[in-house]
Amino acid sequence: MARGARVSVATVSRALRDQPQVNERTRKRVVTVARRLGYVPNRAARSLVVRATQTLGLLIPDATDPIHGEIVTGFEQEAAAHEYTVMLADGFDDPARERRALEMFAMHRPDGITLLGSMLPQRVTRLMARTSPVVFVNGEHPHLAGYRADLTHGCIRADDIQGMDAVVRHLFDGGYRRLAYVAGPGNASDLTRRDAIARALETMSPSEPLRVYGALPRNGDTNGTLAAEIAKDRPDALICYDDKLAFQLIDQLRGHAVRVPRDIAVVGFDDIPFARMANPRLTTVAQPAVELGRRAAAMLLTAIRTGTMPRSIRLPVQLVVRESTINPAAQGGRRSRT
Amino acid sequence: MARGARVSVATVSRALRDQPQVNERTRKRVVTVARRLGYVPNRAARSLVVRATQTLGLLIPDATDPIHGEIVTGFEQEAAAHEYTVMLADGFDDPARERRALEMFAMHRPDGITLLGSMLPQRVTRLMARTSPVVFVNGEHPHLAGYRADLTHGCIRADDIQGMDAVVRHLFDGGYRRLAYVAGPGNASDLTRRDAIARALETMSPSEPLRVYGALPRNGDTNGTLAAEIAKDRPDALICYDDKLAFQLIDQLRGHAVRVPRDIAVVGFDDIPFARMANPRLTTVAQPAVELGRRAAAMLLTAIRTGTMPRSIRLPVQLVVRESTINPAAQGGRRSRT
DNA sequence: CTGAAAGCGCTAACAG
DNA sequence: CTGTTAGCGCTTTCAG
Repeated sequence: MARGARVSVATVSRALRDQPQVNERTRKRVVTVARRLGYVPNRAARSLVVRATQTLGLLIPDATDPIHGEIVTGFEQEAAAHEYTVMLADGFDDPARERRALEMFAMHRPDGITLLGSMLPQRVTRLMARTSPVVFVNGEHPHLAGYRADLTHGCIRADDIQGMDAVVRHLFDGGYRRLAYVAGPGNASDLTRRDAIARALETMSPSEPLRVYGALPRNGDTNGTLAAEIAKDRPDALICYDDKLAFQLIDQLRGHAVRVPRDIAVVGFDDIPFARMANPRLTTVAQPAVELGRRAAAMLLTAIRTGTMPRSIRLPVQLVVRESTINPAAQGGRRSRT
Repeated sequence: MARGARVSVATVSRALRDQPQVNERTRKRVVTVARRLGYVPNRAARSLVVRATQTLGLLIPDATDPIHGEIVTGFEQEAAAHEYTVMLADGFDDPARERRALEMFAMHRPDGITLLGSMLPQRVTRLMARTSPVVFVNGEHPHLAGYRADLTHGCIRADDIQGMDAVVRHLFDGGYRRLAYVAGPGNASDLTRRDAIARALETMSPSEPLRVYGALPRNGDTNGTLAAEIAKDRPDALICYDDKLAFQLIDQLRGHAVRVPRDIAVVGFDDIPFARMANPRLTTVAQPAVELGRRAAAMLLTAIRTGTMPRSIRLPVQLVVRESTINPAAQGGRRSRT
C-alpha cells in the first residue's frame, strides 16, 4: 500500500475509477498523489479480476497492402475511441501462421478478435477463439465464394457482386463487349468476383462468354507470359482481381505496346490511393475500407457489451470511373469509330 | 486445481513450460489432459508474477502508408518469431493522440515500445514509457533534423543524407542542373533531405542554388497551385519529399501538359511498391523498410534480454533509377540535344 | 464513505 | 520429482 495517500488500496482503486461512493476530497487527494508518483494502474492485474483485458485482436493477411492498412486504421480508431487497445498479428496469407497467431492471441485473452481476409474456415476459428467473440471481415476461405457459407452473425463484407454488376454495366455502356477477368489468388473474393461477372454478362446482350486469365501465383507477381497472352488475344476490357494486379498488368502491357485505355480498357478493385494518381487513372470498385474496419470493431464491441453477436452485414461498394475505361478516341463508346 | 490430471497446479505449470525437473510420464499426461480440456494458459496472470508481458508496443503515424505497412511487417515478424505479441496504435500524425496511445500502452506494460516517425521529443517519450525500453524509428521531431539530436542509443533511421547525395549525383550525371525540392510536412526527414540536397549541390559545379517548393499541408494533398507554379518555372528536375507526393505532382503536371521525364525529371523517396509499376516508373530512394521494422523489434528484444539498449544505427538506403529521370529524347543527358 | 480480506490464474521458493 | 505456500496488482464483497 505504498500508494501513498494514507488511504487503503481499495479507496485508491475506487477513486481512480471515479466511483461515486468516494468522498470528493479524498478522491482529489488520491489523484494528486497518483500523478505525483507517476502511478499507472496495471491492466493485467485488473483483467485478472474483472475478466476482461480491454484488448481486441486483429489478424491481417498482409500489412503491406494499402487496403488492409485502411481497414486497420478504422479498426484501431474505433477500438481506441472506446479505450481498447489492439493486438495485431500478420498471417502472411498462410493458414499455418494464422493458426499460430490465434494461439498467441488466446493466451492474451483479447475481449474480441477479428480476422481480416482469413483463409481459415470460420467455425474452426470460432472454436480456436474459445471464449472470445470473433468477427470476420471479407472472409476468404474458398467455400465462402458467393457469400453462401458466411455465418449469419459476425461477418462483414464488401458487396463484391454488386460491384461487379456495376462494372459490367459500365463497360457495356462504354461499348466494350469482349470482357476478360484476370484472376487473383483463388480465394473467396476472387471466385465471387469472377462468377459475378460471368453472371452479369449473361443478362446482357449481345453477350460473349467471359474469358478468364489467371491464376495469380499466391501472393506473387504475375509473370510476363500473362501480359503476352493478353496482348495477343486483345479482349476489349480487362477486369482485374484487384488494383495491384491491374497496375502490374498495365505496366507489362506497356512493354507489348498495348496502351490503356486506347487499346484495351482496364478495371481494378479496391480503389487504393494510387488508383486516382496513376497514369492512366484507374477505374475501380471502391471498398469502404476504413468503414469495414470500424464496423468490425464496433460489432465486436457490441458483442462484448450485449453478449450476443450482431447479424452479418454487407457493405455497399462503389464504382469509380476514371480514365482507364474511357477511350479518348471514341466518343461514347469504343466501337463507335464508325 | 480443476486442471484435472491428479497433480498440483505447480506441476502443471512446470510441465507445460517443459521444465527439465519434471518426470517425462507426468509431463505427457499433463499435456494430454491440457489439450483435451482445451486449456490455454493466461498470460495476464503469468505476467503479473514474472513481470513481463511478452508484448511489444508499436506506435505508427498512419497505417495507410505502404511504407509503414512494411515496417509493421518486419516488426511483427521479428516479434512473433520470439513469441512476442504486438500491440499496435495509430497516432494519426497527431502528437496528442500519440501521447494518449502511449498512456494506453503504459497500462498494458509492454516489455518494449517502438515509435515510428513520431513527432514527440525523444526524452519526453522515454519518460512517459517509464520502465519500458523505447526504440525510435525515423524519429520526426523537427529538432532531429540532420540526425544531430538523435539519442546515442535506441534510435534507428534510414540514411536520408546518403540517399540525397546519390540523388543529386545521379541527376547531375544525367545533365540536370536546375534542381528543385518539393517539401513535405516539415518534419525531421523533410528538413534533413532538403538540407542534404542543398549541401550536395554546393559541392557540384556548375551549381545553381536549390529551389524549394512547399510546404505540404500536414498530411493533406497538394493543391493544384503548386503544380501550376512548377509548370511555369520549369526546373530541370524535381526531388520530392516522398513517392506519394511525387505521384501527386506527376499527376497534376499532366494537367499542365508537362510530361515526365521529357519535360521534367522527378525523383521520389521510399520506393513504395507502386513506384516500379507507375507510368513513368519512378526513380526513388529505397528505404529498407521491412528491415527497419525488424531491427527495431530486435533492438528492443536485446534491450529486454541484456538490460541495456544497443547503440543507435543508421541503415543505408539505395537509389533506384527508373524512367522518371531518364529523358528518352536525350542520350546521356538532358541538355545534349545539341 | 472507507478499510480489511479474499481471490483472479499463475510462478517461485521451499519442503518433502 | 512433486506438493504447499505465498504473492504478483488489482477489484470486490462485506463490515465498520
